[in-house]
Amino acid sequence: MKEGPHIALIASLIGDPARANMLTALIGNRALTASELAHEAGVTLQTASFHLGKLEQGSLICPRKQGRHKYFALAGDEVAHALEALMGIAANAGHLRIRPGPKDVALRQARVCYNHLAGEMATRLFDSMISRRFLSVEGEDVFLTTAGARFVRNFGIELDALPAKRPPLCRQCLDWSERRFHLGGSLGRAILAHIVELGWAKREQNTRALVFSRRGQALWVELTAER
Amino acid sequence: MKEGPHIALIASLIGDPARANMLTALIGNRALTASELAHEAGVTLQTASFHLGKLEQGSLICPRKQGRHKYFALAGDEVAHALEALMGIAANAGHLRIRPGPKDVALRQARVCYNHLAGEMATRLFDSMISRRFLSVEGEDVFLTTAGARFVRNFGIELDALPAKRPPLCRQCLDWSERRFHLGGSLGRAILAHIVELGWAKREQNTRALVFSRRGQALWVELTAER
DNA sequence: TTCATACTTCGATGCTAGTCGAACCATTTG
DNA sequence: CAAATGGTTCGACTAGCATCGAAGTATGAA
Repeated sequence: MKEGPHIALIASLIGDPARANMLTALIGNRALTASELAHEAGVTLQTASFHLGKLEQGSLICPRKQGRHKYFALAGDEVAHALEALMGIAANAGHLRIRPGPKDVALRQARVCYNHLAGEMATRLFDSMISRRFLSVEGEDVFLTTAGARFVRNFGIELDALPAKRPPLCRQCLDWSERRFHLGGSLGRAILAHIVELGWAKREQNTRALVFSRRGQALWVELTAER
Repeated sequence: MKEGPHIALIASLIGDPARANMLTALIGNRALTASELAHEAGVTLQTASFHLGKLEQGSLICPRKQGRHKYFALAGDEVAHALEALMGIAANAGHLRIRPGPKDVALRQARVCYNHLAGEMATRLFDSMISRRFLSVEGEDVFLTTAGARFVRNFGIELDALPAKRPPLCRQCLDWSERRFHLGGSLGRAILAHIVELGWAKREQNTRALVFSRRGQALWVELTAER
């Protein structure tokens, strides 16, 4: 490939269908094996291995070896963010203007973005916490207020157990389906884990969609009401 | 190209060096002719025409004819946003960790992001307006407060002359060099135009860098101080 | 009107990148 | 230990894409 701006290299890595499918499969903060990714991409293992090498070379993914299994995960949430931005172009260009089907409705409602909750369910949490002064926004920085800390403790999150250093406790993350923000950071991650632990929602095998149970959704809606 | 997720198509369009150079040239919200873009890309006019057709087909750019001249601009700020997100990957992967030279310092300080100011100068404005309660953030929505309206009027922006409908008056836009937000929307656009009109800064011909004069910078720093 | 300039389209060319079979290495299991 | 499984590397092949010369269309200027 001819010399060009660095974004050309990154974009060309994403621009191959097999690799794009792999990256998409990894958005939900899953670490998948090379074999699983080969299956996601619909290519042979050797082709997948070749592609994974390129993605790793380009710093889009990170490998982790466990015995004979080798797991790959996105290198960071900048990658997830860029993938979502690319999806945003599709959305804005009208390619996704017509809602394709139930599965995409599910993605719009709740899905995993890297390691935290995204979609309508997520943005309503963020909005609710802003309006109830549980979160305070200053520029990019998002802080948990004292009232907010009480709120999440009541929800069942052990704040003291969260990583004290990077990633930040709270972080705004742009939600492409809602065009608004949802909560990232270690708190966002903990909330997603807690929702799953409570059985309010569960993850499906081959998708980023997070499926709330009827009861779980009711409880979540109540929790995130803007009172 | 094999069928793949839509982001593969979009990314593959960006992933060609010639096209990436064109898109980069257009980030500064310039509308450039096909000849100018051919020059930016370092290809012949016929090759450029071919590429521009593909970018237009993919809804990344919009053409506008003026006599025998045909101008192309980015299709919208989602495109600029995605391009900046791709730059963010490069930055995060350490490819730009070592500051290459004065020009990139200039880009970090002040540059044009589509149609509004970005870089350090821009994020300090956003932060300042947040902390001085000139801007109010609720989720993704950013509102100009009464005090904020007074502030920008004092600065010389005719608020009533701004477009009443889309784009929104205020909009948060992620700044890749600063990893924080700067102000987009029609107000952001107006502010950039006003800075240039006042002579505080000027745009260079072949770059997104916005060069503040010494006086302009001092005035800007004072305006955006967080008092 | 003619000439110059901006841009588009077509066809041919060459290079690159993705693909898979084969062979190999690493780890686990029976 | 051998067999099975997960993964890597190499080589050959081919499809596809970017490129430019040539020819054509559209617009502006003299």
